[in-house]
Amino acid sequence: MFDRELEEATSHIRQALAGLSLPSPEEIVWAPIPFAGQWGYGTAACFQVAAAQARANPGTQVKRRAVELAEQVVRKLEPVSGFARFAAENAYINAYFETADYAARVVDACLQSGPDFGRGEPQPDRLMVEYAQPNTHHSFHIGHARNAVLGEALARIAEFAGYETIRASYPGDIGLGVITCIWAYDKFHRGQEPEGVFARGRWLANIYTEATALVTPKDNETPEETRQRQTYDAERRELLRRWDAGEPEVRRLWERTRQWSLDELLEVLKLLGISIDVFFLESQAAELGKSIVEELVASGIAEDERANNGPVIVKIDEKLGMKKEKYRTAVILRSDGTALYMTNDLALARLKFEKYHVDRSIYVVDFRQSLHFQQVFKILELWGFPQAAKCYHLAHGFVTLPAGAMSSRKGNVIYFMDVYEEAVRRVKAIIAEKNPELSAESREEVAGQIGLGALTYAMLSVDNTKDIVFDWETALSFDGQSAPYIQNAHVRANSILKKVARLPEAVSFDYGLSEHETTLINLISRFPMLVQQAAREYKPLLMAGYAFELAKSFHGFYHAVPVLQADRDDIREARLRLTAATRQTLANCLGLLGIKAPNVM
RNA sequence: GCCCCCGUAGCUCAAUGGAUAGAGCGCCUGACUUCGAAUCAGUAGGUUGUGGGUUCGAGUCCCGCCGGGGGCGCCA
Repeated sequence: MFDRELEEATSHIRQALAGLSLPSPEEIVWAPIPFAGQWGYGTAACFQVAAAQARANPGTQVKRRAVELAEQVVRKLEPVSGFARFAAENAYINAYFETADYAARVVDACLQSGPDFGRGEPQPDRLMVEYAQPNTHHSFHIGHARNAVLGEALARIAEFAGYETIRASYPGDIGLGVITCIWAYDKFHRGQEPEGVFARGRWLANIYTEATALVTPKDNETPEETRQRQTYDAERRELLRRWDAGEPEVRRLWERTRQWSLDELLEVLKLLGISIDVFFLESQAAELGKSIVEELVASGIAEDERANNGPVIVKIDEKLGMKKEKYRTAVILRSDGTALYMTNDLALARLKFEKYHVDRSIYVVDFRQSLHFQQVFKILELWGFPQAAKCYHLAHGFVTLPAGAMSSRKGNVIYFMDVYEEAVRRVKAIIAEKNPELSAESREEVAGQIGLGALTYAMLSVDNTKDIVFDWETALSFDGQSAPYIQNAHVRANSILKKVARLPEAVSFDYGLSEHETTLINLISRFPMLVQQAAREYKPLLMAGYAFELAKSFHGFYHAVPVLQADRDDIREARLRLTAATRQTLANCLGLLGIKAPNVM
C-alpha cells in the first residue's frame, strides 16, 4: 500500500549514503516499526553498511558505527511526500507517516475495495490444492475436519492472493479396508439401510470397525476362534479378487455403499462451506497407473520383479546416486499386478499436469505420509516431469486424543458431526443467556456460524506442523483467542454502524488520533501484504493470528473511544469510517479462514 | 541403523535473521443507569532442551548431543 513512498525513501537513503561516500547495501528492507502508537517503517540498512566497514577496518565497533551512520544519513535525507519525518533511532532509520494522510488513505482504500480489500493482482500460476480425502466406508472424524478446514483455508488464501485455484478431493474408495467393510455388510447386514445421510454413514463406519475386529488376530485365541478368523479373512480376500475381476454383483454392492459415504462427505463439506471442483476417485486411477508402471519399466526407471514373485519397484536412492538411504525403494505395483496407493498417486499427478494444466500442485495430507510423497515427487522427477519441482506436500500434524491416536479401524474416533452438534448446543445456551431476544430463526443460523467458527479457528490457529490433542473444552472454547471473540468484534462494529443511516463520505483524519485508532489503522494497512505472505508460506495461521490481533484492537478501541458520541462531527465521521473499515477487514480475514462473520450473535 | 518433524511462561501456542521474545487459558485485582460485558484495564509468570559454530545481530541458519513424535518393499 505504501510501495511508492518506501521506494522513494530507499533511493533517498542510497543518495545520502553516496553523499557520504559510502556504498549502499544491495537490498534495503523495510519493516513496520515495532513500537505502538507511532506509525512508520524502519530499516536496519546502517547495520549492513557498518558491518562492511568493520570488515575493511578491523576494530570498528559495528553497533556504535551504525548509530553514527543512521544519524548522518537522516540529517542528509530530503523530505519524501507521505512521510512526516525521518528519525535515527537505535541505529535504525525510521520513516514516520503523515498521520492524517496515512489514516485516510488506509481507511478509504479499504472501504472502496470492500470485500476485495486485500485481494492480490492476478498471478500467472495455476494451483491445485488437494485435500479432504477421507476413505469411503468410514465416517468423517475430527482429523478429517482439520485436513478439510486447512485445505480450504489454503485454497481461499491462494485464490484471494491472485492465483487461479482448483480445489481437488481424492477419496480413497478402494482397498482391502473398504472390501472388508463390504464383506461384513453383505454377510451380516445385507439389504439394510438406515434413514438419514449421517446416520447411514456412521452405521456403515461401525460395520467397518466390527469387521476389522473379526479379521484381526486376538491374544489368547482359542483354536475355534483362529479357524473362524482365518475363514473370514479368506472370504474378504476372495471378495477383493472378485472386485478386481469386475464382477457386476460385487461392483454394484461396492458402488451403492460407496455412495452412502460420498453422500455423507458432500453434506459435511457443504456444512464446512467447501465446494470441490474436481473429485478423483482412487479406483479410477488404477488403470492409468498400471500403464504408467509399464512405461517406467520400459524406460528403465522401474524394475519388474514379478518373474520372481516380487513387485515392481523403483530404487530411488540408487537412481539418484545417493550414498545415504533417504528416498529408499518404492513399491509401485503389487506382485499380483494390482494397483497400490503409489500407483494411483503417480497417475493422479500426471492427470493434474496434463489434463488440468496445473503449474503448482499442493497435497494437503498429514505428515505420516511424508516419505510417500517424497517418493512420488522423486519418481516424477526421474520420469522427466518438470512440474515435479513444483509439487508440494503440505504435511500437517494430526488430531489425537488425550489417550493417543484415533483409529477408524479400532473405532475410537471423535466424529466431526458430534463435535459440531455439541458446539451448536453450547452456543445456543449462551445465546439464551446473553441475547434472549434473538429470533428463533437467527438463533439457529448464528449458532451454527459461531459453533463451527470456534471449531474451525481451533484448528487453524495452530501451526501446520503441530499435532492437536483434541479435548472438548479447548476445541469449543468461546473465550480469549477464539472465533467467537473475533466474531463478537465484528458484531460490535456492526451494532454501531447499523445506528447510522449512511456511512459518511471520505473524511479527513486530521485530529489527535488515539493510540487505539493508530493501532487499528496500522493493522488494516498490513492486511494485503499478509495475504500474500500467507499464500507464499502456506500458512493460514498468519491470518488466524491477524484476525485475533485486529479483533483485540477493536475491542480496546470500542471500550475506550466513543464513536457515535464523539465530541465533534468530523471525529464522529472519521471513527465511523474506521469502524466500517475494521468490520470489512475482519469479515475478509474470517472469510479466508472459512469462518462466517455474523451481524448479530 | 537411516530419514523427517517438534522442544519457547504452570498449560496451549505465537514470533519475514533485526529494536525490550509476545498472546490466550488458568491465578489474583478492578470496570456494566454508557455505541452489545461473548468485553475491557491491571498484577504475576522466561538462562527459548543443551554444547559449539556462522553473523554487525540467532528462538530463527549450520553441526553435535539429550528428550518426544512419525516413517523406512507389495496398508492408505
